[in-house]
Amino acid sequence: MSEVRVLIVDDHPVVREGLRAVLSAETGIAVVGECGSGDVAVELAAQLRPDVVLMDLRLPGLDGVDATSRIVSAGTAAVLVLTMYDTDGDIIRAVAAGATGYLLKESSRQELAAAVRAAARGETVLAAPVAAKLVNRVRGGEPQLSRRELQVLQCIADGMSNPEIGRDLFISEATVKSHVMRIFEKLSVSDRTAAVTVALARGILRLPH
Amino acid sequence: MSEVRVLIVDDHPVVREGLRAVLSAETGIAVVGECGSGDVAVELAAQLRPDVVLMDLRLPGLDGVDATSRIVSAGTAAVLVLTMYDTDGDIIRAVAAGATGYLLKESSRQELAAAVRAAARGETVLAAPVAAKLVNRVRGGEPQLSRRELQVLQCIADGMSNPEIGRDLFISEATVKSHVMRIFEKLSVSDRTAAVTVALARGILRLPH
DNA sequence: CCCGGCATCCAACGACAGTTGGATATCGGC
DNA sequence: GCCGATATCCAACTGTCGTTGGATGCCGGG
Repeated sequence: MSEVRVLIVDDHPVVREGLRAVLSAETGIAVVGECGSGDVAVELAAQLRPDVVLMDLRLPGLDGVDATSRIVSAGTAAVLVLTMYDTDGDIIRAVAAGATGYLLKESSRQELAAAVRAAARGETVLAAPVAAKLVNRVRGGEPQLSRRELQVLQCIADGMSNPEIGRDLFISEATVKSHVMRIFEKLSVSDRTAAVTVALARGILRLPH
Repeated sequence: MSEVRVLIVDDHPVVREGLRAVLSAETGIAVVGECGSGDVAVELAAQLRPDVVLMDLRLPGLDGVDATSRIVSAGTAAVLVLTMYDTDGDIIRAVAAGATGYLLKESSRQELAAAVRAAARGETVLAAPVAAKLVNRVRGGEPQLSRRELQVLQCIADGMSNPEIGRDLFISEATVKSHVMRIFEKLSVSDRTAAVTVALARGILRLPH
């Protein structure tokens, strides 16, 4: 059997260098390319036809999740997400986008190499804390927010008042309050400020850069 | 002149590998050791006597800032902080602890090597965004919060109401509101939710784990 | 010394947030 | 079809938030 061809996508040169060093040392794995942005990653994946793309989620330009879904839907390669954060939002979005696995950067050289080989065989690989969060989610441990509720929550995080949110979404202030109420229930909080902090902590929302 | 001896401290194996690869490729720089925790870093610095310690701030066990101040006060080596975050809080604390420089992980290979050499000569090296923030701070571009205001802000982020905060700090609700008002002015916001998000974005507060 | 600047405290008013209790619509399963 | 579950919408009430306008004490420079 031939060796596994890997494309590295991460915006930190040092991390790229590290991944290259770790993987090149493994027999049966070859790093065929690397880049630091999502747009270039999609392009490179199409041209280099790697078996596995090692993808960071936080990227300049095109987001890691978007790049993942494009590469997966093009069917060119399996995408193995490798990121620092084990927040719910990122995990869900990455898996939904079609990622084959989700590793944390705390991973050891051995775990990393094993995960790349597994991904090349089409197997799903999840880091232990990641798997735990997914199970939690599936069992309904943390109810998910509806689309409308997410919009309202985003507005709240942006510091908008209920009347402002109502004008923005073309609904009455009373309706906004109703959504806010349900958001509180689902997040187990009792005011908007706490809602924002737990949403940030769970990765449901992202801080404005 | 002899070569620069470097100790790498970072809890991510992949990042350590990357730094080692980048620095080892440079002439005149030798990586003499690496570790993934603050306690071990202090010990290794004492035994290996490196010229420069490359230090991540987020470490398990002993914090990167604490490790920095110990190593600097022992006079064993210059400490070059290398981290992902350019938040005000971290920068200030690291510089106060005696760090010789502050680099971001977005740095290129060239910047990294240049910074290590400069640190070995005792020069101060700051990444551009970091320098900007420090200048900003010194010029008063971002007014800093008083002790009391920070306490109140922390309570707000924890989702407490003004009456609750008042009971907690043994002051009247009216006084709490007055502090909240000044926090809004200093952060250029007009409600508590926005205050929390910009405080988080600026690194004034940290998210509860 | 006195003064401006700042941190800390307080009270009363108007606007908004959070609560209660609904109405309507859609969707999947018995 | 009918039913429960869920998403979406709305109105009136109560308490809190944010605003205005002030009082006190501390510190460093003119």
